[in-house]
Amino acid sequence: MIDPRLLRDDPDRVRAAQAKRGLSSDVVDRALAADAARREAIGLFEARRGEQKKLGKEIAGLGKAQGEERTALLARTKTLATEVKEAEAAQAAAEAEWREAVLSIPNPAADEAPAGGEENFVVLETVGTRPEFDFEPRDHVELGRMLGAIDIERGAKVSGSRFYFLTGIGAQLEFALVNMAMDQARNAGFTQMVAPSLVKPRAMEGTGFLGQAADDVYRIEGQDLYLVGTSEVAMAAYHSDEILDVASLPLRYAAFSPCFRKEAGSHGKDTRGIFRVHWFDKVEMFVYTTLEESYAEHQRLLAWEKEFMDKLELHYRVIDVAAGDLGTSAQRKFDCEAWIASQGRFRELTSTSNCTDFQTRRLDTRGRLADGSVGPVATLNGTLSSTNRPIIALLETHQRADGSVRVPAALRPYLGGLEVIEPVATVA
RNA sequence: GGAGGCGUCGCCUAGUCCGGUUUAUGGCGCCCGCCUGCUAAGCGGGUUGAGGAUAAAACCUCUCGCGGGUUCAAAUCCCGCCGCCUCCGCCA
Repeated sequence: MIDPRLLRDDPDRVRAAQAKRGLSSDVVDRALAADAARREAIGLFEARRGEQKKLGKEIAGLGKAQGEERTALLARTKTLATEVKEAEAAQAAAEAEWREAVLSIPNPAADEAPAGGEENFVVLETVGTRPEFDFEPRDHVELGRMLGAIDIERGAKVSGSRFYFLTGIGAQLEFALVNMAMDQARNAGFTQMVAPSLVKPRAMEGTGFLGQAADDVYRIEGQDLYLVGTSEVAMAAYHSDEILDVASLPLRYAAFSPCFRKEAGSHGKDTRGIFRVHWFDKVEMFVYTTLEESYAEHQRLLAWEKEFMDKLELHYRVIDVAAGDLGTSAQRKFDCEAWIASQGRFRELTSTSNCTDFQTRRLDTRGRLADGSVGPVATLNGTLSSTNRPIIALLETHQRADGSVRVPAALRPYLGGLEVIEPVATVA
């Protein structure tokens, strides 16, 4: 939810922000009208209620004994009570409409974010050099089969398309990536977490995933629960309804959870391999901090993501995502895209967003300032490592002519010192 | 799944049976001030959150787990839900 005060004080700025995302400002006008109606309804209710309280006190002052004065007062308050009830209902309706209107406005994009849609990103930097092969490179599907690491056929047999089994060294690779990510996070001062991947509607709505993105979310039949697409959902709701001591900020969490995505809008896209799947595991960084610090923290999250990419010895670039391609709750987003040899292009491996106070307003997380007052806090998230895409990038980048794959030095301790993944003799 | 108990403004707690001058009691903690070589003690005051109104205040409304209901009036009575604890059953 955007700051209602900003909406009231500077609606033109909110309209401009909508335009930058390529959205109409109709929702802004609707929210403004709803705000005016809401305030009027509140005024009406409070006037009635105040009168009712005053009369109630008079009745109480007269004591239990019956009397003409008391009877007259009772008659008056009786009709007043109906009016109070009506005014209260009107207020509740006005508040609900206002809330819905405000909730439908996405977080205004940062001034620095590039304008435009998906194709209008800006490349901030490119790291490393493009891997060159003096043989015909294989893609991760073939490598995964040769190494006994990925079983896509049986994934489809058991669960359907976009599912897979990680087998043998593939399973080891997942745990190695997770452990390396968790160790890095712990050394950077993060609290390690294992987060639930089923959440209530409040958490889903609060993180902005029930709006335009609702089609991509799995819901549990017959229960009020959703499967998360990222542990960001659980972590944003972790401190909901709480007031955090600002002195304790930043609160940095590294959360592991399975992630589930319907991929509803991407039929036919990335159908080969395990690039775009319905389920994967992920270590996600999630930070609560002050609004003022959030911009610097965003850069730190990006730096930690780059550190992880560097350890995997990947060729990648960092992009500044354009306003129209930001999620509902993000004010600015950076993606790290790794070079995928078989596709001949850079593909997203990690993504970090500054959600400012958009999620905390929805989930009612606030901060206690040093002077004792209460103010908004910001949330940020960033992928440290998922478990499917880094495996793809690793296999394809470090493959050799015989199908073996060199293990980057930083990852070796997590694979028992293994330096090269060799093809298995027979593939089951 | 069954039975019982509990949920009050940071923490603890009074109030709930028997509805009303309740702007929710008191203690701890915390903040400000007084006193004091310093600290402690003592004394005085403040201390839930949200919203409305205002230039800013004074002020007003809501908030006793959540949501309904009864009533002129609900922390208090009634119904539903949620959470926590204890015991039992069942299954890892």
